[in-house]
Amino acid sequence: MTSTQLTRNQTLVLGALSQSEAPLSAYTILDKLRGEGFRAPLQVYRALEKLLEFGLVHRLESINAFVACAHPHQDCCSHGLTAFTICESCGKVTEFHDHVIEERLAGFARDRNFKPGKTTIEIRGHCDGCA
Amino acid sequence: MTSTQLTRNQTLVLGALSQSEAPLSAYTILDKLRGEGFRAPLQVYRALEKLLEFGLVHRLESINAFVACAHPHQDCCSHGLTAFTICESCGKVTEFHDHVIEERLAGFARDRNFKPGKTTIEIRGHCDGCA
DNA sequence: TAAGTTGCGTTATGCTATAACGTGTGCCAT
DNA sequence: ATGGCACACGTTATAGCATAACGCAACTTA
Ligand SMILES: [Zn+2]
Ligand SMILES: [Zn+2]
Ligand SMILES: [Zn+2]
Ligand SMILES: [Zn+2]
Repeated sequence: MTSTQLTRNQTLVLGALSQSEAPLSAYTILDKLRGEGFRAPLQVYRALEKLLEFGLVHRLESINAFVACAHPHQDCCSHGLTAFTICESCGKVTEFHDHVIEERLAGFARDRNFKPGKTTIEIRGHCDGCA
Repeated sequence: MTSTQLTRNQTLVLGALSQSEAPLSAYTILDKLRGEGFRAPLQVYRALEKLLEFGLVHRLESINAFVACAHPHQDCCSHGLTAFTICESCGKVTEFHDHVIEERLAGFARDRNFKPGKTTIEIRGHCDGCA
């Protein structure tokens, strides 16, 4: 695991995500960081781009939002598939890995000569507390 | 299976999607249907909303686009989870069902008292022909 | 020094989606 | 038939998400 030194903007964006209970949209992050001098969406998007690259942040495709990775320093699974549950009431996100699903999807792709890139698995619903 | 009579707008939107090789964004559909009198995004979005409801169309969350269902009249799996491969070169979409994955995800949700709603599984990559 | 790389800031623009309002039509219970 | 309702539709405006294009500054490498 290579520990990368984050820039100021990256640190601020990651901080905003880490402190939040729920996923944040880029524009919400922008608003939270206006006090720190942020003025434009690109400052957020550029930081997010790097943080995603470093594996410190995940993008939730189904809700156009971002979360800090729940276990950024864990090597196991760090390059594998990540799945999420997303509570539509409180925004709580749970991140998990499943090798059975991973292998099942890989097998399907192999069978069709499909070369898989990034895979999205997101379950929207309601968490225990919000049932 | 209840066969619903589609409105003119719904028929046009479904037609545009059915004829297309690749998924279409709402605005692309709009442009394709200007000749038929479409003027505004809402005409497309309202039709899509119903078509999604009828199970005739799927939304691909990871690319903000829509496809006609590959097997709209098939009862098996019609209420279950649908997964997609999406070719990032040619846009080809393949739709499939997998009960093992479905059960695996359901199990995970059960374990955490998470009540699952809509689930997204999308693999972006490159298809056989575009490898 | 010169060239390349990276991050940053700014302005402008484009793409995606919905709010809010009003119209018209068919249906049906009164 | 007439009032009320549900539903599709049309239009305008607005909200929300994301990137293009320019230029500057700092640092690295040759
Ligand atoms: Zn993670
Ligand atoms: Zn919740
Ligand atoms: Zn389908
Ligand atoms: Zn392809």
